[in-house]
Amino acid sequence: MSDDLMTIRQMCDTYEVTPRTLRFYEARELIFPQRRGQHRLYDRRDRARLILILRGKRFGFSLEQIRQLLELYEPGGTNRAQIAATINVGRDRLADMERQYAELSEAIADLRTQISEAQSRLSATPEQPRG
Amino acid sequence: MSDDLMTIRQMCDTYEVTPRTLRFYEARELIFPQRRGQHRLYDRRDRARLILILRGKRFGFSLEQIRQLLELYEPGGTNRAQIAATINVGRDRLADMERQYAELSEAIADLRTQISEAQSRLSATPEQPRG
DNA sequence: CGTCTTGCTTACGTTCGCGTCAACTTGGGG
DNA sequence: CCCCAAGTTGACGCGAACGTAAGCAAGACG
Repeated sequence: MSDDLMTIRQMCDTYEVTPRTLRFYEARELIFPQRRGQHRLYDRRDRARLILILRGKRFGFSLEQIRQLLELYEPGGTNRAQIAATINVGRDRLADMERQYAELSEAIADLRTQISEAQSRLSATPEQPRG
Repeated sequence: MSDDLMTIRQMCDTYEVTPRTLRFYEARELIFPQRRGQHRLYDRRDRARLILILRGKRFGFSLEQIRQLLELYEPGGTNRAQIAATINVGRDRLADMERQYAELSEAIADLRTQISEAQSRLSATPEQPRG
């Protein structure tokens, strides 16, 4: 590898996001790339955060929720109250995800049933005669 | 129960949606309440669909995706091509959900780890002396 | 009769997560 | 030196999924 640092373009190609998106996340304080002069440079920490951001999005969390969660993944505050608050945020998200997990399991079973029933209907449906 | 039919208000109270939302879903052709004069009346079919809509939303599907999926749950078209197309839509959604399921499982494990690590940090952090 | 409630339609406003565009700077090549 | 490409900021735009507000109709009630 050339270096541990990536340009915005390399980031975009690697993670399939646009420059606009990366700058947007930065404006929302989700990532903090360094600056070499004007240009942004993303290190491993930034990349790890980005991966978590993209994952969080897939689960339907807002950027704000994700921002709060990210604090868990990086020991930011050092005082008890702050750590405790972060843990609580994490617990809430965890509960959300566990609920989603259970519900998803049901929905998948459901959908499978519907699909196989539809397949039965398909088998039972005569082909169109050409005319 | 009074009847099998519910007014818009009863629907809203039961499913925690607003009238605006129900009319919006109708405009997008996701539900088709009958009309008694001007008023909408929702039967069990409508309610079943609404439940599926709300569930789909929780998984991050768009209303359009949900609309297509709903066809699976109600044998609409009777010709092979249409049934087959509906099945394919269902398969795609199913694949989405299965991926989401797997990823969610990982993310939950991950988050649990982070939370317990944060708890360790909390235990290791001395209490603030009052001053 | 008036008025209250419930619901209807139409239309415009709002939030989130970016896209798009304009205008500027900066660094490297020819 | 000039130009181009890449990057930056700032402002405005947009689609999805509703919220909100205005104005009207129609039945219930005293």
